[in-house]
Amino acid sequence: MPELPDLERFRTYLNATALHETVKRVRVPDTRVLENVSAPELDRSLRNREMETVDRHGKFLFVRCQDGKRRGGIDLALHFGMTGELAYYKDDESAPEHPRVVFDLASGYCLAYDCPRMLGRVRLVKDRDAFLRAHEVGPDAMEIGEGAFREGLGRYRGGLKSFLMDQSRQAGIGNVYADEILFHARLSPKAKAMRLSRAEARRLYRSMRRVLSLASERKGRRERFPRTWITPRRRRDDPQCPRGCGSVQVGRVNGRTTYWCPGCQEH
DNA sequence: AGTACCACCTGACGGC
DNA sequence: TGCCGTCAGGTGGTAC
Repeated sequence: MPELPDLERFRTYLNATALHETVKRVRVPDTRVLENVSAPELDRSLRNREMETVDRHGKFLFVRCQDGKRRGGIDLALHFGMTGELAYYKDDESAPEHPRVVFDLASGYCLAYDCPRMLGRVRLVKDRDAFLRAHEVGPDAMEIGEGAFREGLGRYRGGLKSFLMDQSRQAGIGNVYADEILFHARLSPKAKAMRLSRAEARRLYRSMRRVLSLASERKGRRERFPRTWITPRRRRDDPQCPRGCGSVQVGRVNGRTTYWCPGCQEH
């Protein structure tokens, strides 16, 4: 489930592979992932452009595509839904299984946007900030300051889990990392955001930063997460709290599968 | 301003 | 074997 740390992995990956390469052609094996552009338009817009820079904001990846002869660049905006990823390869036999958009590069390599469950989206964006505003995407979760974070919390009438996952407050946190952050902060997913003390709000902010940055370092690979984390307990029968206080609860909070330890996550 | 619920999607998995 | 239901999950729409 691509969340901020996974998006960081994709950013690093693209940086190390297709960056500075020129698009020769864009193929779209499945047009359903295209949002505001047709397949021919996408091809026409990106052909002969160089993938110049790649940035992440929340769960979006923006690839700046530039053409020396044409004025102005354009951003390719990738969202990975729940199962998307990138693949860079030369031979067709190493192609991924569900390529939905494939960028053929001048070097002979391909960059594929692979998205088995089709929940991701590919778009062209002229003005990144306007796009983020239009889609109500707030500051990136690794960029937002403690003050702004606490202010958002104080005004939010719902529970902590839905607050953390609300992309308009801070962008990048999904279902899995929301649980991990709350576990670290020792706060219940159902606790009311507005009711947190200053110290609790600070704890939540620090947990968010610690979890997201360590997870990004570990490339979002769950098998590399510390054993003290709750994420590796997901999808196990009878998951136990890493702090040794007994069974982890599995239930639904705001309609999402939620793992938490009632023993150490108060409220 | 939240929440609840559905739709979009497909692969994996359990039950029969 | 193979069919069916259910689940996973991010986003976005609608009703309340």
